[in-house]
Amino acid sequence: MTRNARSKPAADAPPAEAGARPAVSISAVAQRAGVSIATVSRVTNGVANKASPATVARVQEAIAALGYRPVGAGRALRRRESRLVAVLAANLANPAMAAIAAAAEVALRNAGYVMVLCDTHDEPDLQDEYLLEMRAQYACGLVLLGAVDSPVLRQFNASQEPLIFVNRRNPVPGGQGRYVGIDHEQAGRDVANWFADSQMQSIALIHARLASSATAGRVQGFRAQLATRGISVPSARIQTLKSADHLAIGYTAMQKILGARLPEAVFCTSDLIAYGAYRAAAERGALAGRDYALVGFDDSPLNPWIAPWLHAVRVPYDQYGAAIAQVLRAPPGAQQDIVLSHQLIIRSAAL
Amino acid sequence: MTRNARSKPAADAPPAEAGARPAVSISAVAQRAGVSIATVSRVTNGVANKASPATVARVQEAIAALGYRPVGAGRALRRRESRLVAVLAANLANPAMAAIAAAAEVALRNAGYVMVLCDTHDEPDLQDEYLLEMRAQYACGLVLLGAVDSPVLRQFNASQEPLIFVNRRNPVPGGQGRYVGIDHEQAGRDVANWFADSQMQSIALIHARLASSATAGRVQGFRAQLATRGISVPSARIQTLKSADHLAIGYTAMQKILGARLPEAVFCTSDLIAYGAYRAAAERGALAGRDYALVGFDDSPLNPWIAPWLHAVRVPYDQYGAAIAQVLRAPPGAQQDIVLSHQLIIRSAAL
DNA sequence: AGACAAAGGGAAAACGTTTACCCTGTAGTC
DNA sequence: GACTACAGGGTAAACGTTTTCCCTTTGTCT
Repeated sequence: MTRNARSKPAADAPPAEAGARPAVSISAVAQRAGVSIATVSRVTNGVANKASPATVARVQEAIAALGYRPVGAGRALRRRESRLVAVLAANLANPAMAAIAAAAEVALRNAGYVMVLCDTHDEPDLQDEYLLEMRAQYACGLVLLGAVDSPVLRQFNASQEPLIFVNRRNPVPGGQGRYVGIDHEQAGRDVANWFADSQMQSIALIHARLASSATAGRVQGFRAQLATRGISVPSARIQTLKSADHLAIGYTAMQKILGARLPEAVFCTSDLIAYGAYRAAAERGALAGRDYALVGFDDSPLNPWIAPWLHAVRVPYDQYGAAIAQVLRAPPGAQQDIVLSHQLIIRSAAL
Repeated sequence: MTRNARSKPAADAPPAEAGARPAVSISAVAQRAGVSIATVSRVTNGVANKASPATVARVQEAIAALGYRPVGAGRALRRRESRLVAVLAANLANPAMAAIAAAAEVALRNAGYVMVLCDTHDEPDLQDEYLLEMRAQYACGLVLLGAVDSPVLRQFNASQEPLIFVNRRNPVPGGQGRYVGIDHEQAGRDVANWFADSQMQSIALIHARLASSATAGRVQGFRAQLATRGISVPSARIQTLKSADHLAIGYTAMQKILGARLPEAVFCTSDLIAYGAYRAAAERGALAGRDYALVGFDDSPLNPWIAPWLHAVRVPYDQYGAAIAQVLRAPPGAQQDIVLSHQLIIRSAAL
């Protein structure tokens, strides 16, 4: 059962019915094909052993001729489940998240779903509003691309809603939930190892709220590995701010860091933070890549073009989409996590 | 009638019904409040003169206690119109488009709609697929953020679908359609005037497919005004490529331009093109802001941070959302265009 | 007092699907 | 020859809303 196969949008579009939104429904198709609506439904859903080849052909001819496409609301009402998959992104202004969302959209569409994209701005209230609204829309999947702890999320957690956590694990303390993302801790270790291998001694770290499991993992892996390699990051150099605007976080934190001596290397837990840090340093004449090494996280697709001075842990955006679709289709019970592999991109940084 | 008022998501969430997705429906509310489902419906929809204050209070108490929220499918089916607004974006990888989409999402949500975001990748086939699918979902609005000519779009044009064109006008030859966006031609003229005022003589222009009315307007305004000011842009310096990837367009075109002498100024019809051009020039040692002036279009929110060498026409992302919502609510007949004001941002460009 | 309007609210019919159930043949099996 | 089995397909009942009719009660105007 292929979930209502693709079949190009009928290039031979219905030339008739030119005006007034005809809204051709299943009964019109049934009438034209000389069958009952049940049969039409079975054909569109690919139910086996319920229609002779001849009947199927007649129905499909009628569908094509009339340009019929099942109305989502009818199906959703009856099935108590729509084809809508809600993707709640924490911050669409982040190009990396937008890239993941775009990839998810493609994969979901190919799997027969329709993606609804929402921006929670990392706010619990908004996330709650969307969770409730999307359940009311009979969404068949709730994808949280950077979830934050919130009352309704806890409630949904308890009531077995189809939640999928992307990039950040379930922020609810005892929460389970299926996960798609990378190994943030390992990524942090990778950065630490590169610093150590490159003989860098004075190192700074800038990160946002540790409430996010992604940030926490990166930071923890980074610091632990650095300690293992005998390098300590003075706590004064660990900057963190509450603000949700990563650009501002990076900018402000870097200004403070520059109050002391310029470090040899700075690790920022997101590209946006790194952009902000870059700017703060540049304004004081210190250029990333020339005067110090700057490492970001996500590796926005724009980096090679406008930020070649930025090293970064690349998350595989393009793989997220397929992974999300795969988890979505897995049976509800299957505790299926998908851990994708990241890569530390070191740029030769000639401006 | 306020389209189902906001009302925070019931912080005092229902502690009962912990498991198994209760899916509280209108009849449960009616039962608890001791009224008919008709009355509940009228209360949720704010129908006047149909319920006494006491009844309204009882119903609202029941709604809050049960955490009721009307199921979208039921409403959509009956009304033959859902609260879904489809936004078909041409390219989400473009941060400016993502920013507009994000702004639209906020505004639409505040207006009581739910946004469905799709990425058409500027492909007619995909756009058609989405148009059909979204009509099947009873979308109450089809927002085309960068539309392209396509068979189904023509058909929808003829059948009075609720189309709104954003940024690019209706690409169908005789098409009407409501428009939200800036005056691209004027923006082109503004850039030309700035070049002329700054005494720049050798000028290059890089743009993508002229099929897009936005690009066409920018180019036309730019060239016409330049001609008026007595400056000609040698045709060898007008580069254009078919590719959909603006970054690659900019990169390749700039390489060709650099085959001759470096111009004093380069105008790119999108920021992404400018990024590509920047890179090509940088690889040959020519820095924007220092060795030549580079002007982009859109002014991505990231520019101040990582591309301070880029001048750009800023489109007012934040205003798009409200404008789209406004047009959406206007009566179908109203031929209401909203032209937002742009601004040419000149950066002092100290790297 | 009678007519009439309006407020308050219920019953029931849609809306377009999917699917459980039933019915009819026909072929195969003992 | 009677039976089972199954392919093929129709009927009708949901699903959760909104909205059109209704009906009652109350108040106001003549």
